[in-house]
Amino acid sequence: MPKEKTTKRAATKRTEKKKKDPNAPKRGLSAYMFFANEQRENVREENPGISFGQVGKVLGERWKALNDKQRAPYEAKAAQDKKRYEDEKASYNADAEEEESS
DNA sequence: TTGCTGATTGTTTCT
DNA sequence: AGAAACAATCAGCAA
Repeated sequence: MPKEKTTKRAATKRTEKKKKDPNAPKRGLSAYMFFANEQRENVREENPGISFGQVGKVLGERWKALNDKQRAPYEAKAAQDKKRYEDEKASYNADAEEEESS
C-alpha cells in the first residue's frame, strides 16, 4: 500500500522556489503535464465557460479515469522529458565540476 | 542501504 | 505575474 508520506507542502510554497543549486537542473515534466496538455482542450471543450478550479478538478479525475494504457503515452512523454532533464543535470554537473575544478 | 523531503513541472482561469 | 487544485517525479541527502 502506498504509504501516505507526510506530503505536507503548504501549496503556494512551490511558487516561492528557494534556490538551492547553482544552475538548478529543474527536473523533467510529469505525465500529468503532458496529459493536461491534451486534455485541457477537451475538458474545456466539454465544459465551456467553467472556472479554473473546475477544470483542474475534472482534469485530475479524468486523468485517473484513463487506463494505464491511456496514461502510457503521457507517461512515455514524461519519461522522454525526464531524459531531457538528464541533459540539464549533465550541464549542472558539468558546471559544478568546473567550479570545483577551479 | 534505505527512505524521506523538498523542489519542480505544466495547465487553466482570475485579480 | 502569481495564486491554487490536479498529479507525477525523482534526484540528492541523511542516518
